[in-house]
Amino acid sequence: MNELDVALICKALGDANRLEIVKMLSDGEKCGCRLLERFSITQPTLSHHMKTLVDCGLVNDRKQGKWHYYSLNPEALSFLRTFLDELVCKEPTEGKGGCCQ
Amino acid sequence: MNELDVALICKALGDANRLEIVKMLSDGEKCGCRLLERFSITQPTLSHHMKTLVDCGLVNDRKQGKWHYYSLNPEALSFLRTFLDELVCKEPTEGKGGCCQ
DNA sequence: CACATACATAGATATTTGTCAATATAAAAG
DNA sequence: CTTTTATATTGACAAATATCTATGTATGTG
Repeated sequence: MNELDVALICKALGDANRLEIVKMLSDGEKCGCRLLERFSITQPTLSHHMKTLVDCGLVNDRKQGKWHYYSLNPEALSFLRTFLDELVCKEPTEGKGGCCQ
Repeated sequence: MNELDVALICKALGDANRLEIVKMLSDGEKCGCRLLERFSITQPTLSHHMKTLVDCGLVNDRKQGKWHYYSLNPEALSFLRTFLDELVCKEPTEGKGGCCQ
């Protein structure tokens, strides 16, 4: 896995289908064919989305036989969570008197 | 503010410039002109990005005089954080024997 | 009022993205 | 070896997106 990147991960989560895939994976590891059943997209489209999710590090891909088992990568989730935690507004500067005071 | 939507928020965070804007706002409320100084984009482009960030609920917009003061919306951040927490893999089903067992 | 500053809107454009159909690859089954 | 199943790749295309220039609007200033 490459280095985790907040923007890439968020971009991956910014698609309704991929978000749904991630939700399904939160219930446990699943293979592609099973994921495909739940969507009204074609197999190549799912394959494309899975590549996006794997490439950004959000999803792990375990190959066994002819199946690919996908699962969430906890490291990526905690990485994103840490980023959010760091976003807490430390000291809001109430700019009441002028520009950016 | 409309209802918070994970995909919309993530899509907003999935752009390098907007992510940088959000990081800047984590340091406290700032006006548009100040944000603009830090980027090599034009003012209309910044305006467009701010609209994206405000529309998804991630950023608040407080108008005072001719300035717009932008700040992070803590509710949106905790909303996203809650979503991430719910993604914790509850019971990984090790599918060692076949498809999705 | 005329001008400057901060921001928004409109229109254009190049790039990215989500999607599909067609095809290829890989592995298991018969 | 042939067929089936699971997944990937390729090429095409429409829609969305990021960006710009030009212009409009709103607010404050001289």
